[in-house]
This record gives sequence, C-alpha cells and structure tokens, in this order.
Amino acid sequence: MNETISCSTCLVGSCALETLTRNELVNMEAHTYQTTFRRGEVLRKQETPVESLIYLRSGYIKEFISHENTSDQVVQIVKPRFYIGLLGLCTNSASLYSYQSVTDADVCFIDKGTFSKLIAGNGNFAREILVSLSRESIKNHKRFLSLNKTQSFGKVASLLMYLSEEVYESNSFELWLSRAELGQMIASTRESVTRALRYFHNEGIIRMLKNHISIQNQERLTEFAKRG
Amino acid sequence: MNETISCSTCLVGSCALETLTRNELVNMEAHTYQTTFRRGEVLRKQETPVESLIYLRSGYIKEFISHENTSDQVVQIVKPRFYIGLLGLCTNSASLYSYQSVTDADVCFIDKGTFSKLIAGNGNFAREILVSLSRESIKNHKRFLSLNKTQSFGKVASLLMYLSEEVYESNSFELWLSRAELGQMIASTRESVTRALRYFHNEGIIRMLKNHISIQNQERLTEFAKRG
DNA sequence: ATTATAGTGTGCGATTTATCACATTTTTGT
DNA sequence: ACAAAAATGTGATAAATCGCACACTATAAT
Repeated sequence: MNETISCSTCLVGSCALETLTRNELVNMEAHTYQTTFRRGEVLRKQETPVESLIYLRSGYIKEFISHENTSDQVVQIVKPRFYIGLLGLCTNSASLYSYQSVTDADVCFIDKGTFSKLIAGNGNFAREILVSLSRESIKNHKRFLSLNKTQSFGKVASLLMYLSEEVYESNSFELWLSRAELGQMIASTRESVTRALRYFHNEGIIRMLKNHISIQNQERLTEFAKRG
Repeated sequence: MNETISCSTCLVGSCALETLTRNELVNMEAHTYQTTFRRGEVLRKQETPVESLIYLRSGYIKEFISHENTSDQVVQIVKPRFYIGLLGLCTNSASLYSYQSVTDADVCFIDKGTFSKLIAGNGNFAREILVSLSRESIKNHKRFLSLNKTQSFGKVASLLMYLSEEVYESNSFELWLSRAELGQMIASTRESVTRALRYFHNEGIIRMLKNHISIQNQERLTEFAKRG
C-alpha cells in the first residue's frame, strides 16, 4: 500500500500530470482525496451521482452492471495507474457502472469540476486525457469484438488472452475472479467456463492450480480464440 | 448532397468548431478536403495508414472488421455530423477498422496533424472532442453490452432498438443493411436474423415491407431485448 | 473444531442455434 | 427486356449451450 503523498511527488501518478504547471498541480492537489479500499468493497454504485473522477494508484477494480432479472455483466477489470469513470467525466452526472475492488486498492478521488476546468484550460493536459480515454476504449472495443463468437471455448480463450495481455500483463497470474464472474464477462455461464478451463488444462494449453493460471501453449490458445 | 463550402460557414459542422478562433478555423480549412462517396464505396481499409480524420457531413457509414476465415464484424453505423476514426486519432497510425458507405455520403478529410495541434493548443476544443469521443464510446459500450445475451431473438430486438434510437432516430426507417450484415452486428447468422424479424413481424411487434421497418410495439420489443 | 456459507465440478436432458440445401425473390448489368 | 448474380425465406438436421441437480471443496465465522 502506498503512503499518502502529494500529487507533485506521487510516484504512481498518471502521465497526464506532467503536462500540468505547478499552480495547476497545487490546484488539483487541493481537490483530491486519497483513500484505500479492501477487497470486495464497493467504490461506487451504478446510477448514483458522481462528483469525482477516481484514479487507481494500486490494486484492481471490477467495473460491472447489475440487472434486475438477469445476472451481472462485467465490463472490464481496471488496472493500476488508470482512471475510473473517465468515460462519464464530460457527459454523465450519474455513474454508468458499479465499481468493486477485487484486491485491496489505493485510490484518489479528484473533484470532477476541478478536473474539467484543467482540461478546458490546458490543451496538452486535455490531449493526454484524450489519449487515455482512447486507449481504454480501444482495449474495450477489442475485447467486446473478440467475444463476438458463438462458441464458448473461443470466448473463454479470448478472455484468457485479455486477462493475460491487458490486465495482468503476464502469462502467469493469480485469478481472483470467480467462475461466475468470468462467465459474466463473456455472456456465458459458470459451468461453461469451468468446462472450457478444464478442457484447456487437460490439453496442456493452460496450467491451473487453485486460483493460479499460467498459459502454456499461447499458439493453440490463439487458435481457439480465432476459430472456436 | 451539400455544396462545398468553408468550415466557418458550414451548416453541418461539428459543435466543436464553435470553440475555435477565426485563425484556428482558417488553419483547419486550409488542411481540409471535402469530397463525396457513393453507396458501397470504401472510404478506408483496416490496417492502412491514416493521415486524416474524417468528418461525416451527410450519409451513413458502416464501420467493420474483416477476418481471414470468419465473416466480417460490423462495429457500428456512423451517422451524419459525427467523426470517423476519432478513436485512433491520438494513438494509432494505422486504421483500426474499415469504412464503407451504406448510402451516398458527403465527407471532409481533415489533416490529422493539424487537428492534433488544434487540440493541444485549445483546451475548450479538446474538451469538445473529448465529449464527442465519450458519447460515441458510451453508445458503443451500451450496444456491445446489450448483445451480451445468449438468445438470438433478444439480440435482434436489441439491434432494432439500437438502429431506431441511435442511428435513425425514428421508429420507422429504411434499412439498407442486408440480413447478413445485421447478423454480423450481433454475432449471429443471416438465417437467425430472418427468423427473428419474421417472428416479430407476425407477432405485430414490427412491420416489415421490403426494406422498410417500423416498430409497432415498443414495449414488447423492449421486453425481448431485456429477457429473450 | 465445527458449522455455515460460498464457490466449484460434472452428468444429463431440454432448448436453441448453426449449418446445409434449395426454392424464391430482388437487384444488377448489359 | 433479359440474363446473371446477389440476397432472402424456410425446412430439416446436427451440434452446442443452458439450466438444473447434486456432490464436493474451500473459505469464513463462531
């Protein structure tokens, strides 16, 4: 867990901060509140008013939607050094999604109005935020489109590649998402995820031990993601 | 078809233009090239270098991805007064998607470098572009998530609502997309789309006459989109 | 240690969709 | 106007998934 420090000396700040002047940084600092969440805690609920932009200093956050009759949908897993709620910053006053930490997390709440004014007043800062938003959206597009398949094995394969490449940035990772949550990421069910994972394990494509997963045969997994 | 005019007197320009100074507008104008496409023409192919941002003055454009072995995927239908390729503006040099006009279209090619400089130099302009990008991304998120279902009738219902609300902005519209293309929007097949549309028609939920579709029973369609 | 609770593995039947085949209609090009 | 090509409608079949039931395991609480 990182200690409380100022924006100007923050070692895990966003690269957009580098475009801010000293005065602008001081201004942001004055409207930022740092805090921590423990695994499982809810940071924000969908359709509640949003007054802050959240910056994730460390930990992983699940972005999802709850429905009345059907099961939840997981939109994405946000990783450290990314903003939460950037998509709604300039458009929505109510939160589009719910956010829950899947690990302990260290976050900063930055006042939305202040952040907005910094954007309008500093084109270079705005450009950096635009880059962040673009990257995030491209990543999500990629994920959503990769799920545009009919077979569950292919969808699970795509999901594993997403987790490995975009979230954990490693071929080997501790999975702190349940089978049900994985199913909610790919419009599938707990059981189908189990069956696909077991199949990949038995085929030697991945190794599963408790919650640890490591990808053994990238090539065959890619093949499943493409065709299956 | 709209006549060739300058950015400053354009009646169908983006609202972001209003934040530009006279000099900035003149600069943009000098690096903008207006042209037209006829139905079916390709504006840009995926993975080709991108030097311009495209602004759609009139007409409708299909954004899609081609795959080697499987059928195309349609990402979205871009409607008039929206930018094409905004997502890749600040990040990619190669086009993420292919673009093909589904009607005659009137477009402007704006030099990417010029546009980028305008963003960095004018925070208010940058903010407007950020708003445009956010809105587009939210719309796409919504669509992608609405397709996160397992049943084809529900997916077709969601698709009809998307077309009606986000694209045509009417309950009644001429559909110039083939059954196959509709299938490519929802990870389904030509035949399944046909069957769903016919069912909705027979149930009186929609009316279909040639390529004209009108939604008769919004409520039941919504019900299908939610549950089915 | 024991109990309660949440999560996981697995078989089976019902349901749904993809796929194929082919008739029919519509559009395109000459 | 006509032929060719593309798109659409529809049935039958095969393949795949969902959803349920239940056993089992891991985790948390007392």
